[in-house]
Amino acid sequence: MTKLMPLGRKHPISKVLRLHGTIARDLGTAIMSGVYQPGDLLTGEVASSERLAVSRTAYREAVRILAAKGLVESKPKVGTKVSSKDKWHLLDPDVLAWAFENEPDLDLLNSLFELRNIVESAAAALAATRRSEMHLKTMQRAIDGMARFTLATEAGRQADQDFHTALLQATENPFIMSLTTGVNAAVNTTTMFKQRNRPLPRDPVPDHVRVFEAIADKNAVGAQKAMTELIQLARLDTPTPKRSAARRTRRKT
Amino acid sequence: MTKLMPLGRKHPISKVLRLHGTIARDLGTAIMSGVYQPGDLLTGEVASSERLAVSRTAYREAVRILAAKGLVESKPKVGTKVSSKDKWHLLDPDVLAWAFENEPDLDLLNSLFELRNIVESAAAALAATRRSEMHLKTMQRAIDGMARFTLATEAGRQADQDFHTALLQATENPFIMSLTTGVNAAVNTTTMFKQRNRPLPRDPVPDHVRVFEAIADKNAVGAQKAMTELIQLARLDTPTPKRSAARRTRRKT
DNA sequence: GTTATTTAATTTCGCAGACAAATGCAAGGT
DNA sequence: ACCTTGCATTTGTCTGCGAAATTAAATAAC
Repeated sequence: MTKLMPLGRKHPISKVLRLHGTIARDLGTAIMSGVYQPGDLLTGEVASSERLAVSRTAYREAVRILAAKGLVESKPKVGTKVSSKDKWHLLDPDVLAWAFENEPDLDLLNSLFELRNIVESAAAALAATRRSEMHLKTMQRAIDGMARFTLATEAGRQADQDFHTALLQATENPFIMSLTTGVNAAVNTTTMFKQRNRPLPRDPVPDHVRVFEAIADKNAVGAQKAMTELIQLARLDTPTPKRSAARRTRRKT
Repeated sequence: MTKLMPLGRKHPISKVLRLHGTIARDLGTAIMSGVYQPGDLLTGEVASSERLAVSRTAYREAVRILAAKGLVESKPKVGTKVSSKDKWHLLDPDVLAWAFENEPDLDLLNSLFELRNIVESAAAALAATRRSEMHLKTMQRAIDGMARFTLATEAGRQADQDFHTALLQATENPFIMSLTTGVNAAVNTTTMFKQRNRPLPRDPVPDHVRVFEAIADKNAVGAQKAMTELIQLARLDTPTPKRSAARRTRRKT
């Protein structure tokens, strides 16, 4: 094990997309960024496919993808229209990525942080009651890795992610795992892009240790509290919240 | 307004599905119920479409839907294989429905209750700090409706749903709204089916009133506590938990 | 005049067949 | 032992056609 790891990415930034995939991504980002508004009617299949210079087949498969994520609805004779926002599968990984691809809405990003805070701190509490020795070992190893490499390196960030993954697995709740991994992926990529060359926050290792020790002690409330503080720490290096009155615009879909 | 409402369903039990939709649903339920296991290779497009007596187009669109929900992955020359469970979008409404369609896994159902408890109680706390007078009015009306009609009637259940919807809207967090509505839809339909002709739980109105009053008082911790109790109440009329040692089977995907 | 029924138009939905592109694998060359 | 090349296989894309569904208008019935 002396050989260095090839630095393989667990979450490829931009996986290879087929034609229908790129069409879906383009339409999806257009919808999430407001180019197409809920209720808007997309042009017909023939017109759209001609405009994009693709076959109707590829275009239709792209629409199937968007419909599967709740973004559009198709009906014969009426066409394909953008669904109302309450039908959108906002927590779908692709929808999240599309929503934060260009100019991430800061209010939306804060809402996502809010949910992550809720779920992951609760996850810490659950982990404190259900963790096995194996989970503890993995988390301990991850903390060691963070301390050795720091978050400035890829290996250090990987160790950070390993810690959170082990914590989630300790909850034994597949829904919490699914939710958190997807949300964290979105949060990580967006903050990655936006905050490059920004002063690193204070050393995150002590906060992780506090979470770890509470979980090891089977101290649920302590783990929850420690996790809340840890997430608050990460939240400091995010753009200024500015959750103001301008929020109340556009209430109806 | 003296005329009776036509009892229109907000959440159609089985919406009209096109051919590709039924194929996706069938394959989806087969995957979620374990007929196809992660890593399994589906038969090729030509073979599958012939076996189902459908065109390759329809089958491919169904596969696109499943891929959009993280259930399968397709690559040329290798085929379409069932993804590992950690890639599944478990919180996708369709995936949830497919997972609980036949014989709902009780452990999985309890995990879902657990997540709902976490998120919705946190939502109550947020609602207590952000609610407007309009939200309070809507919630009050819903409680009145619950008291007048009881949960034995459709109108009463609708009022119950209205209460929770208003509470979610008061959080001003679209992710929490999206998550909770989807989860509740799954929980409601499954418990609906499984618990028919079961003694109704105790009167839910007082619990709702407690949540409401805490939110009206902007008492976040009180609202969270009251909501936790309210959900525990609903959880009583679910099949016996039996979260036992048999849980640790089949750890790896 | 109002209501029910039929007809027509439009759009998605589904089918069939062909070719292109990507990928894994084996054969062969260096 | 490693690299390249060719080949077979599977998904991906294109084209054209026709069916089904749904809306809206036209028509018939009362």
